[in-house]
Amino acid sequence: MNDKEIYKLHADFCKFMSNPKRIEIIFTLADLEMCVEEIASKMDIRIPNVSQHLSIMRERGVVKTRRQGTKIFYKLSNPDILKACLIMRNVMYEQMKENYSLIKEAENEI
Amino acid sequence: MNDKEIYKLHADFCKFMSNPKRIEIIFTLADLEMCVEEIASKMDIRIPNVSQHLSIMRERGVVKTRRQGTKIFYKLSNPDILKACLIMRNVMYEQMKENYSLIKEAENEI
DNA sequence: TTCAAACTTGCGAAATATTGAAAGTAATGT
DNA sequence: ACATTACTTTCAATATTTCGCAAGTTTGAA
Repeated sequence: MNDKEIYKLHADFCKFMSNPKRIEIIFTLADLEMCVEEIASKMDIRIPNVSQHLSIMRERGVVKTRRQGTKIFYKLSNPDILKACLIMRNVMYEQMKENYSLIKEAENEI
Repeated sequence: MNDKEIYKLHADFCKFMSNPKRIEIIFTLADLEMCVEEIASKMDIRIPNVSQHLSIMRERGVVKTRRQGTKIFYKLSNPDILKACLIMRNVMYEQMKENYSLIKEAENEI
């Protein structure tokens, strides 16, 4: 596997993590198991839309399902994905802080 | 700031990190300062294209510039962004390993 | 002032992602 | 068997991203 392929895989992984609804699903399922209707209602979006995102997440192996009657319960297949989200969120906060101080610096240079 | 807004910010940040060329630029600039032409030639892509990506990264405050004559040198404004990339890459590897073992499990259940 | 070098920007085309509505499927109850 | 509930899938419209080319800008040198 060459460098470019790794950058591509890396980018695809980030791309998967770069949708606000999928991120919300990850935080919503943090330590619970929920059925599709519950997730949709909690997030206040249409059921097919949640289902579409869940399907992408299932493909990635990020969520697992369990059928019970007509309902299908979803949960995170690995709590590390939530950790990854939290890490990214912190990096974002740090970046925002950093930018804020750069702006302040720039202002003081006037 | 409500939850949805945070998920949106979080997603935008990931979106920014989810382009193979921008990731390659981050790794390329790891501990160096390089001008646009050098980056383009190292990555083997067109100059306007690098410039477009660098411009996005500049907006984000991820890279800093220094002009020297007609050349403009770029460097990471904060080494933490490289750390963030490495963390994400590791999460991706873990995820891939996890998926691999899930597939193996599924195969053994036949 | 005119030219060249090194970047950046504007713009249009092509590829991707996202969503809603409608149709399809699977399990269960009558 | 038929209807209902709970999802999933398909499809088409819309939005967003990415990239190449051409044109524009900035700096320095002749």
